[in-house]
Amino acid sequence: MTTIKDIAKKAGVSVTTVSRALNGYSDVSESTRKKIAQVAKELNYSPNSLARSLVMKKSQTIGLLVSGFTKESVKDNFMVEVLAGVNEYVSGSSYDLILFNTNSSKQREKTYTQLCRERRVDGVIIQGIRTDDPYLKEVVDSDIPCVLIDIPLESDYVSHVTTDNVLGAEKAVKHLIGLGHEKIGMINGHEFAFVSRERLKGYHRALDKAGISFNPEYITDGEFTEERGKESALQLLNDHPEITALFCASDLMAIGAMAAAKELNLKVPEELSIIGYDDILLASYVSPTLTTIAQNKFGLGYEAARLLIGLLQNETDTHRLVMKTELKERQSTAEVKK
Amino acid sequence: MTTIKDIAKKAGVSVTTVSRALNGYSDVSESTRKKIAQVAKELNYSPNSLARSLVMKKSQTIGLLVSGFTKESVKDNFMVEVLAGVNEYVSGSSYDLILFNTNSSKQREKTYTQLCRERRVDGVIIQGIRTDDPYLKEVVDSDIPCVLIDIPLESDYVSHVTTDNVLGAEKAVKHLIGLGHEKIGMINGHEFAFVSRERLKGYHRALDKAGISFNPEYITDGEFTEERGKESALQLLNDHPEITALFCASDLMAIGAMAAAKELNLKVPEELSIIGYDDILLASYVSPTLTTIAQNKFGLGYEAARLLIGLLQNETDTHRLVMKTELKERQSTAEVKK
DNA sequence: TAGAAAAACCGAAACGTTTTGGGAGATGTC
DNA sequence: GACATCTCCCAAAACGTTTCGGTTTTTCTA
Repeated sequence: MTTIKDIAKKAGVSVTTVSRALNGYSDVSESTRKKIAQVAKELNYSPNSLARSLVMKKSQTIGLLVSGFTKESVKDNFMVEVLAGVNEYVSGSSYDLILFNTNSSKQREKTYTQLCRERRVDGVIIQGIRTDDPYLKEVVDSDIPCVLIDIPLESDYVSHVTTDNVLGAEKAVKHLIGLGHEKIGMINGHEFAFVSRERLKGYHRALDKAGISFNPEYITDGEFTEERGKESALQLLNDHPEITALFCASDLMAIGAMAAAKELNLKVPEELSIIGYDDILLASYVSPTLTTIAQNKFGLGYEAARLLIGLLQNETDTHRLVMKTELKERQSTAEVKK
Repeated sequence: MTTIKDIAKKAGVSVTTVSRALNGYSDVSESTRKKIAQVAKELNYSPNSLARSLVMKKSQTIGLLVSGFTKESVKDNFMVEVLAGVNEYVSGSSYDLILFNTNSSKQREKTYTQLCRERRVDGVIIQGIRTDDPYLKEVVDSDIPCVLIDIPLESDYVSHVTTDNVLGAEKAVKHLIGLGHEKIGMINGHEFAFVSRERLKGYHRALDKAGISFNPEYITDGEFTEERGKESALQLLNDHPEITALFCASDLMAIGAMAAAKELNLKVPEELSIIGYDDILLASYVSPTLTTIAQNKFGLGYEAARLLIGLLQNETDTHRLVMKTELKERQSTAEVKK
């Protein structure tokens, strides 16, 4: 593998000059620059980014920490779209993406910070991490620039991008209320997700504004999975047959709820309205199609990458970005039957 | 950031000894090893992998080259599942994954080999590349160990994993023939995909074995997209109303074909049987659900990673792995109506 | 034409590791 | 007690860059 030294020798100049020529510095004459460029091409030279990073103390690498990117997670294409967005922005920059995964299937004994520091990543994007994940603490305490997706923390080194989950949830519930529903159940995720807390707030707010009283028994957790969503829905609908609509904090759980409705012989949307959250691919394909609150998942990833790289290059110092959500009316919600 | 030198100083030994202690060499006494380990912990030391890679000439990094990982590709979760499989195996190894992307949206002027050589990746996994992609030539000529997914090339440095596409396609068409179909159209991908050529062979073989003559007009290309699949189906069914079954070389095109059938008021499966290929997530969710040839996409990625890492560590010298496919009978195929 | 300024170049140190080729001291062998 | 053999340790070179602080050469100025 040819190095800068080989070029220097062949071109009859010093390595300093080669380096400066290749990097476009001004203190090298046009003629030697040409010569050096030509020799470099002849020798099929590729710079060694490892050596460069070592001395520059910049690796031009950003780490992507996704939690639980497994076989199962494919169904929930949320993470995948975020990843696509990150990838899209990063590919237009001079950075490369390195994938860390914290699915503890194998005994990955290294901590988050160790991972990042060993590889000397310039920054990190984190997605899908729970608030009780020990890694999260590390992030906040570390001095590695970091952008969190859907976890609203902020500090010198920590930024985040998210959507307005309170408003999103409020829109969803308001939509149901607008259709005449008053007994509205909610299948939330779990207590260790910021979005869950926020969406619960939105649920509250919508009820408040409509003057509907809050019944804590109408709230249950579905762990963001289809399976648990179904179970939760069964339980909820059995215990409270007066419920006419369900607000689910994720589409996957909503799909689980639809299965539950089928099992209980409840027709959706005639006898039970269901609204989801996320607008995953499946939402348009299940039958009936699922009314939901759409988030721009691709945009979330894209903006996260943009924010991080902006920060790394000192082009910005904003640490927070909130994106819009949108109600997608489909077939799974309808006016309440009197 | 603390280095090996700091540890050496504090522990009162040489850097050599620190290095050898940390790396588990035997020529360092248990007492100094303990001491060094303790100092390392105190100083919160993380080795600098860049420096290590530089001198070892191994980066413990494998490159993942996916072509066209964009917003649109999310629908076709093929790539994503492969990625999940790769990720799964790699995460259990000592390697990390670096994501290269060749979607030329931005003028990524660097060639494939440059990308890999700059980052000094130890090996590469390539997915979704067309046979006419200039990168492919580079791969074969380069001396970077590489595993191709679904492109059956082999050499000292090149290996591949794939499924038996001939047999898979044969199974699909045989299934249709078994249901009494004789006028069977095929919507293939495009000529620059190995899998397309193979699946066409399988189609031929099934017809041959059943003594059905081959009609070249029954073959068309759908570019592996839903949109073009639909158009191709429309054309085919209009030109040849006698066709009673369609074999599509991907599920996405099959879904396009179902839309075409709807538009032509052809009932699936009563008036038109459709069989796909891949078994993507959507296949179980469209209505009617799609009969298809399932490939283990996750396994494809997993095995690719395993093969590559095995080769890198000289633990194997197989260069080829062919996986099984499986017919999934669902609702979109039925006996031909007399 | 002398001196100053600008342009072009270079040597050497630095980045943080691993590894080579020993060397000192302890222990064993006869 | 002399020699061999371990055990434990180390100095220095190497990996391939960038950059600091000069030095030499050329060009400009008066």
